Amino acid sequence: MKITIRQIAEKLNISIAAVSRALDGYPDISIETRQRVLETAREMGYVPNRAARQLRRQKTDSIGFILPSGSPGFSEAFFTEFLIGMGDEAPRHHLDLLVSTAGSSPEREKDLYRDWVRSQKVDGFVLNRIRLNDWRVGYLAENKIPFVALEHSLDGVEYPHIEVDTIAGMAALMKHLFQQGFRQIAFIGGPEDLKMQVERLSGYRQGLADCGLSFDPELVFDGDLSAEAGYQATRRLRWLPNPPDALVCVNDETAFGALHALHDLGLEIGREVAVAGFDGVAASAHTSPALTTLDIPIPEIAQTLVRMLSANLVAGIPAEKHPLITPRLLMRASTGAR
Amino acid sequence: MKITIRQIAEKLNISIAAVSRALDGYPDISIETRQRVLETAREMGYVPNRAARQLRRQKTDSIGFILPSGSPGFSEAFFTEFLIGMGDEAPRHHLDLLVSTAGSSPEREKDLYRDWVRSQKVDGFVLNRIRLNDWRVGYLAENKIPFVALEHSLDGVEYPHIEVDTIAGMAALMKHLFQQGFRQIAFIGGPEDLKMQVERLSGYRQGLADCGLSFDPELVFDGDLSAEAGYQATRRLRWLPNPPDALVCVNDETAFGALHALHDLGLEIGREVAVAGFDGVAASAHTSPALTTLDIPIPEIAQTLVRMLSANLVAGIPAEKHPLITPRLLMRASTGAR
DNA sequence: TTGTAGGCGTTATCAA
DNA sequence: TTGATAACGCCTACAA
Repeated sequence: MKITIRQIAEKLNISIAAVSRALDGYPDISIETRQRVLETAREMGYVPNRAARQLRRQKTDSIGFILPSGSPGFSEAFFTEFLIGMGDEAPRHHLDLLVSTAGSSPEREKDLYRDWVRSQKVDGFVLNRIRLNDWRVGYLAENKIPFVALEHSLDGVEYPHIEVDTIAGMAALMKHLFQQGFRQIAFIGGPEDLKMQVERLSGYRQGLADCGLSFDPELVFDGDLSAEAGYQATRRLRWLPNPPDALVCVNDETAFGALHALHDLGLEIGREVAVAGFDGVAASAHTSPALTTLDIPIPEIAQTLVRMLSANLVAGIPAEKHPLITPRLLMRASTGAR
Repeated sequence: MKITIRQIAEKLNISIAAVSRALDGYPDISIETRQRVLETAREMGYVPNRAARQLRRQKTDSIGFILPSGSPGFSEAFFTEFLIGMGDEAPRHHLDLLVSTAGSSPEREKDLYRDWVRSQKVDGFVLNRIRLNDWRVGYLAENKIPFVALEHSLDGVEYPHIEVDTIAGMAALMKHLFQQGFRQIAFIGGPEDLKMQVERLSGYRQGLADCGLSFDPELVFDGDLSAEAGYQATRRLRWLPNPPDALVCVNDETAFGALHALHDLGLEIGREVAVAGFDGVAASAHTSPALTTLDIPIPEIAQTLVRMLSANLVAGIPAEKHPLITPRLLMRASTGAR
């Protein structure tokens, strides 16, 4: 038998309104009644019914995260670390976290967002893998649904977000590769419509220039951020007349695939060919050889995003801060570091 | 402005009751009205309000999964694969999946379950990492909350579950190790109160006996299912006067740590020392050397559990089937298999 | 300080 | 085949 405020009220011979007020900590109630209510509520193991509360308050105390379409899914370490961060932080703000995956279809992604918005399943969203022009931004803004994001799109809409100083990070990485003696540096990227891809590729080009190396379009491959894509691209790159001696990957997952391919090709990683990733997922420390990568604190980023969203939800006005994260270069054996 | 059945009713000049019935596909409504309702509902982008529906129906169409306390968390590949399976299957039954983590404290785990049950947040639960005597089983059974589980506890409560034929699996693995010439076989286990640990350890002992090897308590270490624990245990095992030439690990994660430690010790894995895991997570194929493991289809298991739970929720009576999964031995380089 | 009552959006019961 | 209407459990004017 489920406990409701009505039962507490009956037991105490007071009205349900009084119980409700006592429970919610309103001031217009005698200290004595409040005590009695609080106590019996605890005794009876009362927990407010979520559905009723949501219906009445017209909010859900939940936030949503939908795994973007076109991503390999949760198998990607990036997402699990992102999830850990959100999952840790949400309860601190008394928020539930709803997670779903959009699968491969952009249409299903749209349907999901629309459904969640219209059925009022969540109060706000956390976005990542922002596209250059991202319909999610426009849609949520139009519907006045609060949201925060990792990276900022070019839609001309302002929203709370976290920015990564990709250019600075890439500059450090490219310099490191140059110093290690690598000259023929390739880039294995991701889908072209991703902000991330554009920035990382442009960081790569700028880094080449800084080192006095020229850009060769032949050395740029596209993938889909998966290890499989990294594997395939690497095998193809080896066929070039002048194959690269270093592979800069758009993310760690792609780099994992590259490592795998080089293993299969029997090349000595870190000496004959260097490999570098981006993100600094935990697993990057445990590959063999360990992966050089540009580390960004994924769980902390996710935490901060949830915090920003929560503030937005409570205050009603978006936070003004746009934190800038500078990636940390972790020099490891995959680029011949010590 | 959110669309409700009332607005559809007004637009069509019929009662909200008629709209509701048309939408829910009741038979006592004229085909014509139903058509009109369905059409305008679609036009107006109507999606039923979840909270209202839940409140009225007294169910949530959601199922819950709480990451057991004492687990390393989502960073464990096992859980991400388990989650993928549940996440795939739940929508097929029109169920939402709510996920949370219990952190390290058993108390917080209890609080979470109680809170979710009392606030009627979910209609049922999926459990895994069952303990020998698991309070969750008793609690949920008492409160008549449907649940399903991977593995069966010894609480004397019947519930739908999936069983793993650990003994058969372990027998195959031990035989394989023996055939590869390994004789000093150690076991790195997990928390002693886990059903899994007890079964896998007992499978190990039985396997030893089958091979005519004697059991040596010195060769059994406990961990917490994490890579870190596997790493530590392996380093300690090397200090033994007669160090093991094979490490059977309670799960892949532990084995990953063991591999890492042996790398650091400069030992040739697969020849000098063999390592084997359990679970067959995807990453086990990509370690170097690739990890020999007892593979169980984690995502499919999770899917099946969701399906069983859904059936239970709909029918009201627990399914009677208790599928038995026999692990598949994947012989790979970490045990010298080519 | 307390109680009464209306309503959040749906579904289900009972008449019409 | 339809329409009123009463809940579901909670919150909050407003009245007492």
